Amino acid sequence: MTVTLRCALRGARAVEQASKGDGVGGFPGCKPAAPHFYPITTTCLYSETIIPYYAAMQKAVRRSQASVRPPGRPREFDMDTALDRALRVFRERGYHATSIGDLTSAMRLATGSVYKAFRDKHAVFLAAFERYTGLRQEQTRSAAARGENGRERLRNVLLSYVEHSQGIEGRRGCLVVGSAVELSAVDPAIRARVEAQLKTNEDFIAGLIHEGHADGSIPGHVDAGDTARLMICITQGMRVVGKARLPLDGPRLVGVAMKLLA
Amino acid sequence: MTVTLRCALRGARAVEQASKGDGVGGFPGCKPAAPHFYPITTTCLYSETIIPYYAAMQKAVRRSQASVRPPGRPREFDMDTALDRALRVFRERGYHATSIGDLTSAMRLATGSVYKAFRDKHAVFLAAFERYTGLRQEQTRSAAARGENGRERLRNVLLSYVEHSQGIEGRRGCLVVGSAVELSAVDPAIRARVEAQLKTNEDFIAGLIHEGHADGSIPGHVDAGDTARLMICITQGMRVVGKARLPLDGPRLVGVAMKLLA
DNA sequence: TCTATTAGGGAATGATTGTTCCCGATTATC
DNA sequence: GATAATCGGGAACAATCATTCCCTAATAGA
Repeated sequence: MTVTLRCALRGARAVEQASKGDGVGGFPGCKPAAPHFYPITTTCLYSETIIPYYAAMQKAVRRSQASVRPPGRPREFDMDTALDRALRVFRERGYHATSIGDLTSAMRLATGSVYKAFRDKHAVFLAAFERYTGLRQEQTRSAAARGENGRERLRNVLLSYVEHSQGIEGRRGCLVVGSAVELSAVDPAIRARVEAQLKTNEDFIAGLIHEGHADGSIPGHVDAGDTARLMICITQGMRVVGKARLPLDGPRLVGVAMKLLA
Repeated sequence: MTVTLRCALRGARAVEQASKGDGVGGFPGCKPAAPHFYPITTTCLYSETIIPYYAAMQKAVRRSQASVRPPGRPREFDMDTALDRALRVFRERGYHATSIGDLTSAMRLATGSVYKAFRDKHAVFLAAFERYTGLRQEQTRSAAARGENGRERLRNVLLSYVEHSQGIEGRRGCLVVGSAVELSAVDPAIRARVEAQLKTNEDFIAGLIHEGHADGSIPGHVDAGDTARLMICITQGMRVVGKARLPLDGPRLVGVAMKLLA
């Protein structure tokens, strides 16, 4: 019914706006009332007790592995697979250009099933975003792990970024960049996540520089903070350039970028 | 003989329709139920005979200044002012999130008037894009002009980029970055323009490096091509980071970036 | 003054959108 | 077997979207 819809929308919006300001922890009705319904749009932005959809999902998986299955008919599709498929569409087309129809056909689910698993399109996007950042973080850290010292680890991270910015993967685009550009101006929930992710990445790079300071591979006068921020610009910029399909020569580009550590 | 605006439009459309390829994935906003009206997205990528709407406009203005006025009621609004207003909305919200209603209220025009002046929403965007790149190019070149040698000119360009990536202007965003991220994957016309603009910027930076080579302010071993491409990544990345509202310290950031010229 | 032509403006239109509703299916528990 | 609870799937819904239509106004030329 129309009234119901309007009320639900107004409610969600109100909660979101409220949490933007005061930062109330915990969100209503997430765990106890509806264990399979994850209203992450109402997640408190600055609370440290954010339980993103995906984390809640894993928790549910753990519970089911402990032979305590939630009541009702079990979910037939694999959530991660579905999110990966949603991810692909969102990365290629962005949020607004992706319709529910695009989403359902990509996820191979019916409309009703999507709305049973997620509150709305925004929640699907948020869940996809969490999954994306999780996967990317894993990839970046494993690239860093293949390095003898701070400098080499940083070089590997930059090379990994160039590779992901190129070819099919590059054309598909980065969801963080896409969200920053398309949504951060109008969507506080997205903006907070983008900001957090950029800060995480920056801290990671700054950490590698500090490691380089310690092991002697990076001169001590190289400012970790400033250099890391510039490198974030470089990596985000590479995703933009890669999306526009300009070729990027990894070794050459990274070779030049490594001058920043001189 | 006088070529009216409408004729110019029809001509442009004919060229675009003729050069329509196999239809590399339709434009998301385009409707299949308006067969007599084709979106601009079918423009041939590499045709050099594309005459964008706005260029035709300027031609018409020039002609009218030569006291040869086109027939019919004259336009009452200033095209550049209207485009500046459209620009602002497109930069803030992106293409898909900007409705015709947003556009008409921003441009202070009625729906019919917008559609009299432009073929469709896509054409408004394209015209706004052309105006944006024109204005930005002007700003960048004037920033470069305030420099004694190649190195100083390049520093000024980078500083100008940081300034534009910050604060309100930064939050508003760059239309080139926005177009690259949101549209270049599905819209060949936009992609071609984004690519061209990035190349233009890159060539400009490479030119400044060459000037530095010549005047001795930049060592000859600094590779102009590779360094310029990395600097394009930096500038585009700054726009992404600025859109996400992370603070950017111009002098510090540029100070680090100038190491690339060592 | 009449005609041709274009601009301004807003109502009308039809397609598409995100979302809800409903029904049958599947599971656990009683 | 009955009940409760959830899922899968698709039809139905209202809102919104981009676009067209139509009428009036303004200008040039005859």
